[in-house]
Amino acid sequence: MRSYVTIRDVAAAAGVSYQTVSRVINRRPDVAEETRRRVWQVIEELGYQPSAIARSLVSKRTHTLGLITADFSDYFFTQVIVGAEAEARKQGYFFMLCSTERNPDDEPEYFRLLTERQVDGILFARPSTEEDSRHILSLLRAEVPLVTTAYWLPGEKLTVVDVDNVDGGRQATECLIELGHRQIGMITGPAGWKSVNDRSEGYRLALERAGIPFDASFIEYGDWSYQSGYEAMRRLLQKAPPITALFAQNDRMAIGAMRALSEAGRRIPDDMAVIGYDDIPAAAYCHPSLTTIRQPMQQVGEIATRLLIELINDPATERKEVLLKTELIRRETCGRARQGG
Amino acid sequence: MRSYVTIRDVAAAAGVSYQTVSRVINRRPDVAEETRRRVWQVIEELGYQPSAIARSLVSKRTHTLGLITADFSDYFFTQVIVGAEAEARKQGYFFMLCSTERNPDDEPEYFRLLTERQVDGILFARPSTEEDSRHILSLLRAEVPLVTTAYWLPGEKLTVVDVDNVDGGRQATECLIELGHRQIGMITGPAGWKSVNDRSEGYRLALERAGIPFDASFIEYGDWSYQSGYEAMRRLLQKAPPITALFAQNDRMAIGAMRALSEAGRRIPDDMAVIGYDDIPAAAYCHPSLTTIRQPMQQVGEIATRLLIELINDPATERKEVLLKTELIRRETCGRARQGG
DNA sequence: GTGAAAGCGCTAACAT
DNA sequence: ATGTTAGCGCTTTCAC
Repeated sequence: MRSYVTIRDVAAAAGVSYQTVSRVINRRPDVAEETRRRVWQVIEELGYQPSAIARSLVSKRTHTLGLITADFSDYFFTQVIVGAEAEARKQGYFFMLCSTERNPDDEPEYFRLLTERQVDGILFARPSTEEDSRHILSLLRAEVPLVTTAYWLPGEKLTVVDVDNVDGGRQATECLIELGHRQIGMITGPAGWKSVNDRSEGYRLALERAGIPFDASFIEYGDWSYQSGYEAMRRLLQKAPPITALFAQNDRMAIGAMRALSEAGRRIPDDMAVIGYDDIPAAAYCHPSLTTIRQPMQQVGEIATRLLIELINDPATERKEVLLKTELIRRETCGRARQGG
Repeated sequence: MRSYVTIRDVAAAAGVSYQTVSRVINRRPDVAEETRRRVWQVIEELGYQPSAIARSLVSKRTHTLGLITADFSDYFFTQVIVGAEAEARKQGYFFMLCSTERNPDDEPEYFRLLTERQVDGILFARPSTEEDSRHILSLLRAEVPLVTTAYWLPGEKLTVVDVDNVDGGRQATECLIELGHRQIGMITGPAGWKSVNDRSEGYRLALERAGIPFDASFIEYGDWSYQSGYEAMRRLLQKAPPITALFAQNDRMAIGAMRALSEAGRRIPDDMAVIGYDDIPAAAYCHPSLTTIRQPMQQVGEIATRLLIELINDPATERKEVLLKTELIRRETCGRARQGG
């Protein structure tokens, strides 16, 4: 046990009542200059630190936020956390870390533990799939201030910050179309994810605009991992008619796919143009370097945290949805335009 | 504001004193079965949640730990955090996240904020450099239970969990030596890091054992980034005598170096064998796949957290240093053995 | 087995 | 300008 010194010890040593010490540390104006000086000096000497716990008990504010995250190996969410943490710090908040990496069914239990700890709000920084809404509904009912990133709940009005994945998917696909490709394969993420649906929707939109017929056989599924991109590409390679370009819905799968291509003796970008999604650091340094769609991930975390604190300060704030734009990063896997298609 | 229902409300509704409710929720044995049943039922009905804050005020325990981390983009520390979080959860603890990514000088301020919040202990999950010890010393003096991962403080006795980097460096270098190489280049991390010193020491040891003279011109520095590995390799390529193998002290620099090699028209592993360090997920999927030294990072976080909680429960526990072993992962960048050297 | 009393460290009226 | 009185929600003696 440490920090034995309390507000009363300071008061005694300074020869004032402990309420006066409270006034001093809370920077109230109604304290004599001389007293204030003496109290601060005693605080220094004794190394007094106010107890945030005792404060919270009376103020009903902990200045602590819960951070629910599922996937620490995912670059997107790691970066969201970095941005969120920075913004929280700026505003005097801390995050309590809750990773549900192992088992999403733990979530209700985490919610309970977090609300018991009186967190002022919760940031839900994990992707939504189709079947997991039931967990979060209990939080909504408990009226805990809540903001999500990349997490959507059909039919519920909640504040969510995300990236415009429809537009991102469109950008990626149009980049390939502009290079002259018409047989464009796609490796998607797992079924049920909103980001997957959106990116796929963008793909479809781009094809439609270019008057290219949609061919379901050009599409394979992965689970975001390198390995799954590798395997999906091998399946795509066996199909006819052959594709000449690939849109992988994240960079890891794109890089896995490139490995399959290189093993199959296909040259990139000459035999196959490739575009990924995320702009992970490795994208610029794989060989050839990967063209991709960059997402402003830290900004997602930052804005989400800002909105969460807004919501805490005024629970009546209108729920809103913020969509950030993506950016096309051109690198070697999309070479110069081809003649014909 | 939520959770209006307190222990007194439960007591009133159950027709008992609030102390009895306290006994029930703390699972004390001295409550009549009938009372216990009734109280639990009321708790359910009212949706009562005990306030961890109020509890902490009297128990002097928050079951909360501080987590100081510097670099979220570093795979090593990300994985340490995953392991640490899992172990904390298992033992009923939460981590408060503190990233000092932007500015290490913020650390003293974080320490203050964390101790004000009465964290039970602090896990210092960031690498040590040579000049930053002053920050942590104040914590040691304050007798806050403290465990570090990969953070060493010369002359101070503290509990630290780390990887045996001397042995890892030796393993990496010996792998290259066994393939017949004698001109072995090295790209190290930034000067002043203990892990860099240790891996370099392992390199020297391996050369010495094999009777290969040490040549300082074979060594270049990087800052762990892809880009720095790329640039360091370009510098190495201009030197004479030429090296035939490379040990990069992390995978990102190794992959950056591979890019420089491929631009220079060198084939891997035929013209240059390459070995990295970390076994990041990309290592298996870059082309050619990267031989590397795997570190049990999650285990580092897990053990560190376990030791921290031990220290909290018994502050008199002997400080100890735990060193985990690395593992050589053979892949394509170290091809078959060469004839001669 | 259960209730009463005290107190954890602090803030916030209310006095003076 | 400063001290007094309550009370935040809980745990912990100590009676009964």
